[in-house]
Amino acid sequence: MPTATSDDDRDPDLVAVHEGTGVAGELTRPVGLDRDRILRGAVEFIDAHGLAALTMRRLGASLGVEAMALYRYVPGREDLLDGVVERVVETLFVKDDGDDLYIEEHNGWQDYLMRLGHGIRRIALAHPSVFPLIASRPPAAPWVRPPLRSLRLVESFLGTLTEAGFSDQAAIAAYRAYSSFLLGHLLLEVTQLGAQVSLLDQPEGDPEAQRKTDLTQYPNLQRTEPLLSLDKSAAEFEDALENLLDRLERVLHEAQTSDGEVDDLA
Amino acid sequence: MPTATSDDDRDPDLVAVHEGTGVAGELTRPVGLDRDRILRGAVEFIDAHGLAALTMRRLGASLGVEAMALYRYVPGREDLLDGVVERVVETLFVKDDGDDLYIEEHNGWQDYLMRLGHGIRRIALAHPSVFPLIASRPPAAPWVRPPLRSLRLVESFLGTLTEAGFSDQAAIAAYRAYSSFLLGHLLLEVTQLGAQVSLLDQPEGDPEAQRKTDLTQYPNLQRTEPLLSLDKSAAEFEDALENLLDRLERVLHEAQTSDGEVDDLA
DNA sequence: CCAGGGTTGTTTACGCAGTAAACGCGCGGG
DNA sequence: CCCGCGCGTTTACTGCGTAAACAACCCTGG
Repeated sequence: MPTATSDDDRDPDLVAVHEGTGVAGELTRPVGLDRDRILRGAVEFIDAHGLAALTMRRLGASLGVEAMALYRYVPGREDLLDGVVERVVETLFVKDDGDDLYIEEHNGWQDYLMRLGHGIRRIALAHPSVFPLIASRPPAAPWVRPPLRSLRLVESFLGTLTEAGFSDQAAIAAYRAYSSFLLGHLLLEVTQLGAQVSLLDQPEGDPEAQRKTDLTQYPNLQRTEPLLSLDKSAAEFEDALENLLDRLERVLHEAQTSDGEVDDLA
Repeated sequence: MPTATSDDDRDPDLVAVHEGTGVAGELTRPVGLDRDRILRGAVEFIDAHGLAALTMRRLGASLGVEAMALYRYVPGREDLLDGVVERVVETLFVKDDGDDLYIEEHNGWQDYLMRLGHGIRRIALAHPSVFPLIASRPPAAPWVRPPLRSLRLVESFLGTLTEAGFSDQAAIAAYRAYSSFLLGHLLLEVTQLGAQVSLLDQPEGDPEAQRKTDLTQYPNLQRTEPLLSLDKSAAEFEDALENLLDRLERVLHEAQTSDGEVDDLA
């Protein structure tokens, strides 16, 4: 990432992407196909060239195979995209990464929500071009809210909170607030990384003509433009997450002390 | 909207869509084309049939014209979509709607942020299938954050807050937090309305086989499923908005009393 | 009044997308 | 041995975005 990463050093959710099978990515794989290899190839392809560049023919080519071969393992393009989303989201549950953690064992619900949030953010930053897909694909059930896309995940979320003393209503309100927060923050963060455009961006002709856009009629923008261009995503994420946790904690304690059933956020 | 609007009565942001030129929508317009009619037609078309169904040929047909005719007024499909987004967002600034308000004159920054939030929410609810486009189209400048998409809008936002005593940093932090909040909440609310799929949704074969999804292995989901399906979007939006305003107010007062320059949210 | 040119929409055509259907081809068990 | 079948390819069709040539119209200058 050669962009202006002036002071965002040691963002804990920003991990280098390695991938095992050859970073060059374009080389064909001589061995046989299977659904998992296709999905893996699709993720790599989107990471490398952006979502818009993914076509069945090109994905086939990048796997050393003709487009129609894919259809033996994947019903069609839409289902392939669903598979990509599922695969990327499931990353949350593998803890092969010896680093520190992901989820499932935790110390209290605050710790759980922290781990979950950073886990999702890590995924978003590792696959910026995939994340809009995670956000926009129609969910399995109407109450499954991206980016918390799997039933298993939502189950674990609600289970953790209710075990911690949240009422059902409060846990659900927390779920809604939490997913909104994650989606908003991460989608914007990922967009700023230059997601989705990727390959078909315009190189622009003359860099001297109207460098940037003309801000002369927007004094506040003009004055604050350097500040606006600073990237404080990590700190803002942390801040908003903590704020949300405080808010939930307040709700939880109020409900426990007042002892009644006035326990939903709304 | 004949969906289950059981108890969402008097959501102030939910307004009936009327449109002037014939709600049936499919009838051809015998008079000549122009860019504005095309954009209007595109918005109507997306509202009626979903984003995925919009093709140049079909949009042409819905306007009583061949696809290539559109290219005289619109450089291409991408630009057409940009035009759609721009047109829908600009709705904020017209106050022809005698109802009560939109923006630009306001009583204090809290009132401004309230009006702005409800204005955007009103737009999102009026055009659920267009909103994902508002969220995902690459912005004019990298620091323009959807759904606050126009320079004019951001200028007005920053101007209002700094006039109210926010430092530049605090105003920008507020801008970031506010846009994240709006995007997350509204995108999820609009998704729940069944946006984007619209036409190509699967009618499903047997409603008896596995009605809903099988939740037997997810006890928390199973127990809370009725609660999860309740729509409290309006109340949650209000609640989160008020919480954000409180937070901003706290930041503002702290900065004013401490009198120093420690004024950014992060 | 009438030619001619600009404006507006249509026709035709090309390349690329997703994908259905028929086709080889190699391999492992009767 | 061979034959069926799993696996990948070939071919072909439809619909997309759009470039380019074309036709119909109106408006204006001589």
